[in-house]
Amino acid sequence: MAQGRTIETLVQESTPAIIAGKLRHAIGYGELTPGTRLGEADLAQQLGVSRGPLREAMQRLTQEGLLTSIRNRGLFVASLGEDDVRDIYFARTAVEMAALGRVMAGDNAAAAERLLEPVAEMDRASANHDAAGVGEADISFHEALVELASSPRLSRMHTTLLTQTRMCITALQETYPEPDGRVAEHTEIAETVRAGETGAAHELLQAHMDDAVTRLLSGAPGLL
Amino acid sequence: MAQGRTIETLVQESTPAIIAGKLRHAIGYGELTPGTRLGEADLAQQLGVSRGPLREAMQRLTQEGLLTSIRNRGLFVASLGEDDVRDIYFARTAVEMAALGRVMAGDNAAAAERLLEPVAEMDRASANHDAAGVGEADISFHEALVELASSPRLSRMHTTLLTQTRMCITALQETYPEPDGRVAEHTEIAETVRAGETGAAHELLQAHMDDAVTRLLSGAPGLL
DNA sequence: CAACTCTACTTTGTCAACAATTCTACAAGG
DNA sequence: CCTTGTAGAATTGTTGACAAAGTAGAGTTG
Repeated sequence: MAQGRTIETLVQESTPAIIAGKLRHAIGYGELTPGTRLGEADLAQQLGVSRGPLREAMQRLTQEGLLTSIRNRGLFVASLGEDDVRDIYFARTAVEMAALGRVMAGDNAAAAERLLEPVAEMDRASANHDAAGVGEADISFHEALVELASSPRLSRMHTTLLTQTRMCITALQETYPEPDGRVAEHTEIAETVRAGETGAAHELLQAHMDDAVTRLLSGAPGLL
Repeated sequence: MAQGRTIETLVQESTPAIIAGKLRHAIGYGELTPGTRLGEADLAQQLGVSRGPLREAMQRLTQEGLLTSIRNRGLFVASLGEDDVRDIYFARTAVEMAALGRVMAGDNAAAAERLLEPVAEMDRASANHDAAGVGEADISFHEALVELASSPRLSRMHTTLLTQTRMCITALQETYPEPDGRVAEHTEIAETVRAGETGAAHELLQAHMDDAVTRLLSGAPGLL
C-alpha cells in the first residue's frame, strides 16, 4: 500500500471512495449496527460533506451488499441472520481455499513467514488479554493469505467478506473463546504451508472455517 | 427471480441500480469498449436521467471494478490486459469450483437437468451457426451452476466476473472455435455431475477454465 | 522550428433548492 | 375499541447552477 516515495502520490482517491471507506469501517466495528437507518442529512453533516457525495458512497456499499436500499424509505445497514453467517463463511472459504492453492504453488517458506506475522501479533494480544486485538490479528492473517495470492479480484471480493465477518465478530464479541487455541490453529496452518503439505493445509483451513461458523451460530440464538 | 405472483411486487429497484444494470450490459456487450471515457453530460442525456443518479450508478460500477476513476478527469471503462484475463478466470474458477462442490453435495440429478438446459440452447445456437448465441448459452451454463449453489454472495461476485468475461469474449469474438467441442465439454460436465463423480467434475471444470484462458490469450497478442 | 506560456473551453466535483413519496398523528366512523 | 381516512411533517429523489480542475489550441520566444 504505502510505498515509501519521496513525494506522496498526488492523485487522491475520489471523495465517495473515502466516505465509503469510513462507512465500511463504522459498519464493521459496530458503530452502525445492523438495521440502522442511515439518514442522509444527519450523516452528511456528521461527515462534513454534502448529500451528493454521500449518496454516491452509499451506492458503493449497497453494491457490496453492506447496505440494503428501499426506495423512498432510505438505506439500512444489512442485517445478518444465521443463513447470512453461513453464506459469508462459505464464500470466504471459496476465496481463501483458492488463494491457499495458488500460494502453495509458489514459495512456501516466504508465504509461511508472512503468515506468521499476524500470528505473532495475535500471540502478543492474547498475552495482554486483548480480545479485540486477537480478533484483528485473526482477520489480518486471512487478509495476508489472500494478498499472497496476488489476485486483485480475489482480494476485492475478500475485503467485502471481511467487513461482514467483522460485523459478526463485533455483534458477538462475547463468543470469543480461549485465544490460545486460535493462536495454535493459525500457527498450524502457517507451518503446514511451510512444509508444503497442500492437502493438509486445505483440510485445516476448511476445519477452521467450519469451527468459526458453529461457534458464531451457537453463540447467536437470535438473529443479529 | 420472477415468482409468479398474482400481483407483482410494487417496490421498484432504485434508479441508480437500473442505470448500473444498463451500463453493465453496455460494457459487457462491447457498446462501451475498454478505455472509453464516460462523459457524464452525454451519458445522462442519452439515458434520460440527470447527472446525479448517473454518478451514483457509476460509483457502483467503479466498486465492481468495471470502471476506473481518475479524479477530475473522469471515469473510464476498465482495460483488460493479459494479467486481467488470467485473474478473471482464476477468480471465476475459485467461485465456480466452490459452487460445484456444494451442488454435488445435493441432488445431482436435478442439478444435471438444470445444467443441460443451457447446453441444449448452446446446441441449438450451434446448429444455426449463431456464434453469439453459443457464447451466451455458455455464460448461462456457468451462471446456472453458481445459482444452484444458492449462495447470494457467491452469485453476486460471479455476476461481476461474468460481465468481465463477456468483455473478453466480445473483444475477441473471432477467437471462438468450433462450437461442437464446447457443447461436448459442457455436456460432459453436466453428465459427470449427474453421475456424482465429484473429483472428475472438478477436474473437467478446471480444464475447461484453463482452456478458455489459453484460447483467449493466444488470440489476443495485443491488449484489449 | 521546437518548446514554453497563456488563454479559453470543456468537464468534473460540489452544493443548495425543488418535487415526490412516505411516515406519524389525529380525528371520524363502523 | 379497532379500523379507516386525512392532514402535516420529515425524508428521499431529482434537478439545476456554481466553482475547481484539467485539456487543447494559438501565440510567442529562444
